[in-house]
Amino acid sequence: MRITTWNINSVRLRKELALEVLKQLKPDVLCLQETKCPDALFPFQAFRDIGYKYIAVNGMKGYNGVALVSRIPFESESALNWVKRTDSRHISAIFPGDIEIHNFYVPAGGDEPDVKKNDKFAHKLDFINEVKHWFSANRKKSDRLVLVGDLNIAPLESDVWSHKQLLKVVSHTPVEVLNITQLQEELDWIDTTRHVHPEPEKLFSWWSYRARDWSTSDRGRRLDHIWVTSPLKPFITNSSILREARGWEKPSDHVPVTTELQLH
DNA sequence: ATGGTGGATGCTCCA
Repeated sequence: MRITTWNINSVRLRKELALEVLKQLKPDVLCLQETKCPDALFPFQAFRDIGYKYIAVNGMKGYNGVALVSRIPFESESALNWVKRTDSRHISAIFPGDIEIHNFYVPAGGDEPDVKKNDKFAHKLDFINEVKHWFSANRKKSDRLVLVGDLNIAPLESDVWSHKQLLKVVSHTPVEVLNITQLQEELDWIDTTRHVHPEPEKLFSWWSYRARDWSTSDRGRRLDHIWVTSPLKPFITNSSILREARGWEKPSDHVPVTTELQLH
């Protein structure tokens, strides 16, 4: 089973690029974030036409939005709300083999990493805390779970271009790293990308639009993740980041991240 | 210290 996660930054604007991602990477399931598209306007047919017939969406007007685009059927589709908001940041479903995939778009958190001055930062930390408690109360380590998405946190030193220079930059502050690590430890999640490409190799999945030359300066961060619970760990055979997608015409600022589980 | 770009929306918010 091949799973790809991608923050597409508008599924309508980048529909053709999404089709290109599917043709190149051939995932069984593509998990999208920031679709920025109300459900009624989602480009279902374009995906169905190339064999991705099973689609679940949780979108809204203007912001956020997540989707599951699948070649294989799934059941028990669910979209949960967090921190008392209805803002299209989660969708999940159960796939053959009793594998439950959860697709998240974690709040970015604004610019100021101080919960007293910045409500968005408080919301980000509260969101992750609530997700942690939800998994703790509703799932167990022995379940076959996959958690993917734009987590908007680069947890490791080699997940950012400069650990030192990003310590006070939202996405890499110690309090966020602690928060996401606690979520990870709750069910002993395995970071599949790092399982295949351990530290200290630098890995990035996002480069700012504001750089003069994103590739030369290479000031990236690894914000997009694919985690699995331990029953799935023996099946991890490959993981990759499609860096070249950042250089495409009209790119997203994120690139697709893929993990392959050889389930026989 | 600052501003840089891009998307959706509609005279601005969010990343």
